Formats: sequence, C-alpha cells, structure tokens
Amino acid sequence: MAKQKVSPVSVDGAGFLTHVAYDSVVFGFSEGQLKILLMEYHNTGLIALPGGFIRTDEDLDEAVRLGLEDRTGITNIYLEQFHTFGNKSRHKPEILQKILEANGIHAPKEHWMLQRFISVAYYALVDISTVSLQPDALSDSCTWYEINRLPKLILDHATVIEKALKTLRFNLDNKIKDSNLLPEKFTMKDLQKVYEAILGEELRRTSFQRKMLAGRILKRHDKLYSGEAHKAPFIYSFHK
Amino acid sequence: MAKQKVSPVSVDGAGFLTHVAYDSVVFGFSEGQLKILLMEYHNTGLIALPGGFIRTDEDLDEAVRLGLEDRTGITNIYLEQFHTFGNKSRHKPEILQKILEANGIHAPKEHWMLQRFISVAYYALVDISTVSLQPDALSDSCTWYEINRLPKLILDHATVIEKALKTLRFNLDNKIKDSNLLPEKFTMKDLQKVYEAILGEELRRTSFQRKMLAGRILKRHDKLYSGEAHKAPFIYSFHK
DNA sequence: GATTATTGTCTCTTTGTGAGACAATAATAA
DNA sequence: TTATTATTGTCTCACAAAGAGACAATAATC
Repeated sequence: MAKQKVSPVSVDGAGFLTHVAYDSVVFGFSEGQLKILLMEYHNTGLIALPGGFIRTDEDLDEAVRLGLEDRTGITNIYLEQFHTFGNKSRHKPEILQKILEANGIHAPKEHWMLQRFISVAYYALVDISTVSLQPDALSDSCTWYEINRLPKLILDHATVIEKALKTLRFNLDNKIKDSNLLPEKFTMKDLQKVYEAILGEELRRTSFQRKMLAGRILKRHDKLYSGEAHKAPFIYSFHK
Repeated sequence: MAKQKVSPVSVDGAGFLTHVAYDSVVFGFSEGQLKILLMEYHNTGLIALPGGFIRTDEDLDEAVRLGLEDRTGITNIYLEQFHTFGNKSRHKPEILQKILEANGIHAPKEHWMLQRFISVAYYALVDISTVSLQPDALSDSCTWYEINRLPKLILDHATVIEKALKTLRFNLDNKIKDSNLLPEKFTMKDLQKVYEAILGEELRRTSFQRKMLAGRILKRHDKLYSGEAHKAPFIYSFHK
C-alpha cells in the first residue's frame, strides 16, 4: 500500500488486483550520501515509500517499473524485488482513510483500498543527478532523505527500508554493475564513495582498487584532469 | 495458486485474501538425492507444488507454515520466502476450473479462485525420514520426486522450483544449520552428501571437512561404529 | 598379522585481502 | 625552472581461506 495516481474509485477494485500492493525503496547517491526517495501526502503530514497497486492487465514487475518511471522520469531503472510483507498487523485502514479523506474521497468501510494488503517490495538504484522529481496528485512532496536521517514513516515502511538496505549490502558486488547510482563515467574514488555510503563503513583504498580491477567489471578510459594539484585519476565505466 | 483444503466456496473470497496465494518448494533429502514434494490432483493428472491461500486473519508466514504442517506433519519446519511471482501470464483459469470440476465444484467465471493470483513462494528444508505424508481432499497423491527427474508441472511451477534451488544454493552456508535436511546426528560424510546434492557438484573431502570444522557450527560426539571395515567416523550435530 | 576402505589431519600451493610503502604525477607556489 | 602538496597507481609483506594431494590411524575382514 502506498502512493499512486488513483482516480476516484469504486468499492470493488475495478481494474486493480485487490489485496496486493507494491512499495519501492529508491536508493540514490549524491554528495557522498546514500539517500532514499520518500513521498508526503498533502494535508496529512504522513510520509511513505512510493508505491501503488497492480492493474489486472499488468505484470507485477511491469506495474512497479511503470509506476516508478512516472515519478522519477528515468527509464532503465535498476529494480529488484526483495521481499513480500504480509503480516496482518500491517493492516491499518484508518491511515488510508485519512489519506483519502484529505483528498476529498469519502470511502465506505468495504472500499477495496481500506482492506488488508500484501505488499511486494522492490528496491531501485538511481543516479540522482539524472532524475527530475514529479510528485503526483495525492502527494505534495517527493524528497530525497539521507539514509540515516529518515523521518517517521507510516506503517512498517521503516522495516521495509531496513530490509532493502540489508539485501542491497549483501548483494552489492553483484548489483553495482547494473546499478544507476553513478553517472556513465566515474573515477575509482567515486565508486569507492558509493560502496562506503551503502555499506556504512570506510574501506581501504588500495584493497578496494585491487578488488575492483580484479573483477572484469570496469573499463578504463582516459585520465581526468580535474584542475586539482595532484595526480589525475583514470576514468572508468562499467563493461556492458 | 495451488493445493489446499478448500470447502465449497462462495464467489467472493469470504475468509480468504483474494488475488493472493502461496506456493512452497519443500526440499527433502534421502538416498543421496535431493528431492521435492509434489501433489497430484485426482482425476486430472495435474501435478503441482503444495500451496494454498491466506486467510484474512492470518499472517502470510503463518498461513504458509500452518498449511505446510497440515501436509507434512512436522513442526519447526525451516521455511523461507524467496520470491513473489506476479506475471499476468500465470493466470490460467481453465486449469483451476479443471481441478474444481474434477472435485464436483462448478464455479462460475467470477469465482475468486478463477481470478488472477500473485503467488508468494517459500522453500522448506525437511528431513524426509521424520515426515508422514498426508494428501488432502483435493489431491490423491503427495510424493517425493528427485530434483532432476521432475514430471511436467502446472503453470510456472518449474520456474518456481528453479528459483528456489538457486536461492538455496546461494545461501546454503547460512541455511544448512537451521535446516531439517538431516537427522539430529550425522557424520561428516552425510553432511557432505547433502551439500553435493544441493549444489549439484562434487566437493573435495578434505577442504569440506576443514571448512565445516572452521565454522563453529558443529558439535562433535562419539565415534560411529557402523560395522564396516575401516576407520570409524565421528558423529556430529549442529550447535543450537 | 596382513589387507582394505575410509577417516582425520598435515603440508604445499594458490588466491584474496588487510596494511602499509613508495614512486608517479598535476597543479600551485617560490 | 624548481620545490611543494595532495592524490593516485602499483608494489610488497603478512595472513587467512580454499584447492589439491600425502599419509598415518583405524575398524572390520581375510
């Protein structure tokens, strides 16, 4: 359950799969910090992960990809499903009700959006600098938050983020190549900064460099003359 | 979508979360072979993973655990969610219809069991020797199949199994301790056989032994005098 | 007491990584 | 032009983990 364009809806889930929703944890990186994209519902002060519902004629992956592209504006997002949350304690219809009310929608108790949801959670890795944020009708803001300065979130969204980060850390070596966390070209230091932000710890420069070069992930390009008073670093990109 | 006790049901999903199901890939080990538990629906010849639906008052994990305990008879199963399958191409109402018909249930087109499902998949690791199989009303058999001799399965269940095995292989070192694949006490060779069956490759005996002893997973007990003409192996159990 | 199959442990090698040394720059200051 | 400074690319040494094989120590049989 979360944020998506929803036209005034009928009591049954016409067009949507009832009892199923998705949430997405969008990781971005800028200023040496790992960040997460969060939405705020207007007139409520409630903050949540971007998410939505699945149309009856959409694949699950497709629904998540499209919903997210609507918001971030980028195509070719790296997206990965990591867990499905299905505790009955997640069901808090009063919160949904509050959001709907704030938007002038008076839904009866039986309304499908007020019923219990199983939520399939995905994480995404995007290059913040290439994204233009566009909040939708239900939300009044759409903001990057530093991973260690998150606001209070609705439902179990804090838990969802925690699990997303755990999964990302565990799989980082395999995922970094397909991630969109860095621009096309970057230095070894840039790459190391991303690793450090995600892992939440500092890494040895030399070991890191050796490890990265050992894998056949990186393609080396010209040097980058940044104008600073020291040796110029090589530029790299990921092999396709 | 799959096999579970289902009383003749109303058109809406009264008591169940519509559009949501679970499937479980139950791994077992015997005779040096990794096996999987499959169900056959009577009068149809259709073979499927054991699965079922989630009641509106059950946690997702709870529903899977209880459903599986019904079938295998063991408590304390090791269970882990690994993926949620949500392609729209999974929706094949004619198969469900066939199963219902074979059980004398004539469901109208709008029946909730004939609608599209998102299926949350779990895998379980059980010790075959401690399990007593009890097929339910809808199925006429409930059988262990060797992992590399699987029959034709309904829907995308072959894909589900493949992904389960991949996940299990990737996480084996972390999961083996909590698994129920072996009896309480076992030899190093027994343990190696399990690894080999799961990974699908042979392992070096000495390296394997060293690695297992290096981790603090195993407790060593007396020797096992099997009556065979060679040195007696130690017996081990997992530390709790 | 010799034979046979298997087990527990040891050594040698290779690979990966932590930790640090050091020469090679690219701009700036003298 | 030369020295200074910060940073980068690479090298060495130490150590841990894993592949590969050697070998002595059994438990039953011949």
